[in-house]
Amino acid sequence: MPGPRTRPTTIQDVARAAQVSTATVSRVLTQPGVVSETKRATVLEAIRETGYRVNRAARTLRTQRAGAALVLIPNLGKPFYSGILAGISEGFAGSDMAVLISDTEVNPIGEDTLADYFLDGLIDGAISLDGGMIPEALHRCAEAGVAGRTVFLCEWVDGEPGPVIAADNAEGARLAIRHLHGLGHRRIAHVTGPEGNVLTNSRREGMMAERTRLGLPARDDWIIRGDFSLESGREAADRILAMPDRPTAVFCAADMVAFGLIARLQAGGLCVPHDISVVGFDDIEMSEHFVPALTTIRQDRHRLGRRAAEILLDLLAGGEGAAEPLHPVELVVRESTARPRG
Amino acid sequence: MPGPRTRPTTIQDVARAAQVSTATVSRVLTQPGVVSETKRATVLEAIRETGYRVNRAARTLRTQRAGAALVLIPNLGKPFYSGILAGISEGFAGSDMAVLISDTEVNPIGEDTLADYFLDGLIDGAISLDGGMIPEALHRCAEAGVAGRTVFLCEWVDGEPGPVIAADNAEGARLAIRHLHGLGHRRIAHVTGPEGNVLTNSRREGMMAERTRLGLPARDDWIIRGDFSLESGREAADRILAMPDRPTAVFCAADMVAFGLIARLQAGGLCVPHDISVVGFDDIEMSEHFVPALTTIRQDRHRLGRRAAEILLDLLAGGEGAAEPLHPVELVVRESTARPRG
DNA sequence: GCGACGCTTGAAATCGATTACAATGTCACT
DNA sequence: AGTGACATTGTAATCGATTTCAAGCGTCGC
Repeated sequence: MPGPRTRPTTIQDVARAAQVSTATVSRVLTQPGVVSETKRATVLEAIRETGYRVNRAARTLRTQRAGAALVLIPNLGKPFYSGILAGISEGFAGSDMAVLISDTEVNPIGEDTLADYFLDGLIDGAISLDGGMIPEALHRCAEAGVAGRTVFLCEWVDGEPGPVIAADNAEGARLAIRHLHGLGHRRIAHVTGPEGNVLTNSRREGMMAERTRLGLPARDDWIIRGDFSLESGREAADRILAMPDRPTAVFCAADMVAFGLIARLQAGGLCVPHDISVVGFDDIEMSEHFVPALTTIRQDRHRLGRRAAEILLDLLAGGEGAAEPLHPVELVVRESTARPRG
Repeated sequence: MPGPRTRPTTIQDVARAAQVSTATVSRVLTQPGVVSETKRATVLEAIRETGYRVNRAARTLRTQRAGAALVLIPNLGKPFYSGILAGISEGFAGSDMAVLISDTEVNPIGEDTLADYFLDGLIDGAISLDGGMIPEALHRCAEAGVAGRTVFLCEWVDGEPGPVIAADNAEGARLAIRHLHGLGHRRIAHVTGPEGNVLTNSRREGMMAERTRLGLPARDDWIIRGDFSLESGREAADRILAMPDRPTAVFCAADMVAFGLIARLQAGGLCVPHDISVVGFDDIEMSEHFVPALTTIRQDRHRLGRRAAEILLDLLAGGEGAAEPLHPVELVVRESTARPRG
């Protein structure tokens, strides 16, 4: 059972201990420069002595700043997001921003959800990794007078304004195709992400563009619809195994898809990479440890996260919100790709 | 840049619109029963009309209740935690509790960290999934008068009081051994978790107990130290491959370990389950999709999470904090175990 | 020697809700 | 009619910080 909660020390207690007014204590905390050297020392000592901590609610109420940001994540369980969150935390370090995390699969964003967070005074800004967010949620924010306090990270909502921090997905796809082409592959299949997803689109388009540029044959049944999941990789493998003339390489829109695909292909008697090469996308932690280790496209998730936090801080400080260039991606060659047989 | 923030509507605005005092509006919100039918309707209408939302900071300041709980998670990237978080969210649904999540790998818990959250007035309670938390963090909470507001989930800190919600890890280990024994295995190895971890201990002890009970041979080099990671599974596989007389089955303290182990065993020429059987622990999402699908011990993560939230709520409401029995676990038989060869 | 100026400091108002207390009205019962 | 119990409502204090405003004081220029 909760203990008898002793009254925490307030700014009043500190003021009494330091023999100054509460105003002076507050100034030491928020604008140390205006307080005289000696008083400042006294106050800091009193703070240490009393173990005083600023009450966030009181500060928030008075300043009308929540000192917190919301991060919207489609599915916390996906290993992809851990590095991003670490980067976000780092980006906020030094500011007094707390980070709230909400899983939009567990708690879907309704029309009002996001705006309500703002109106409740819970947050000053948001970082959304959910491109599937309904536009109405953003429109409500605009109505509430809190437009332009949300930055998008990795994913984004087509047609909505606001800063976007994302990797160069199309370039990643081009790199993947170019790598396979360089190894000698000509018959290259692609397992897409879920229909309508912005990442699905940029990766598919990048892949199409490069395939065309290199003059590679394109066949409709080599574009297999997936949804970033392991399961969809297995289904794609079944489709490929059933093909009379199989592709010699597959570019998957996500690493998890590649895992499912490889496992099933091997169960079906094909050896990766000797019979068929596979490239993933994201370079999640497991990709390095998978057998065979996965050739994939890496995005610097940590840096993306940090940048998003920095841009949000800048925005909240009244900054311009200058357009952020697409972040570079990198091809990581491991063991799941090789020259085609024969 | 942030738009010009229009002043949000306050309780005053509602009171004016409904021609009542702010006290009445507040009562409609917090104790509807005491307000007359007609006034209540008027006020609710006014609230709807004005789009009023309670300001959390003001409420928190006045009531001295933060209306939020902190969840401490060792590593958000581990897929194990998604189901737990969903359960926690569900357990808090209906209360007005917000959930803060902190990754203790990204933001390690120092002596003061947890107590500071309380003292800052940010949270009313905490759920910790981190058994590696230093005891000092809890002692500081006690000093701050906020002892007994933290419940442990899945993991716990040995010797510290407070409710623990956990699966019956020892029973899970016993089930695993019994299953292997039932298939005919006698030579069973175990890959442990990190030294000192409470889960490592209960799983190892359960396994030892059952091995003894069944009169199975015990050899020291069949207990291989791991750390719940994929990589440690691969290392364990190397050790096993190098043994002159190998075990015919391996019980891993975590599914991820089993994945690494299986991949490397197969790379080393052994077939799972025909040459060697493998059992995991946790039943994370991928286990079902892995090839071969993993035989493992399932804990109902969703339910564990929900229960933790419920118990915390009860505790904060002044409840007893009655000891929670260990939650049952379940053996899920899939394709990674079979009768031993020969 | 006097007023202006800058630097520190404190008193008190303020943020938006909740709630103790008092006031009022209603009703039943003697 | 008078009284007490009860239900409903409003007034105003309160939570703990920040910030406006004004005052005190020393210094400088003339």
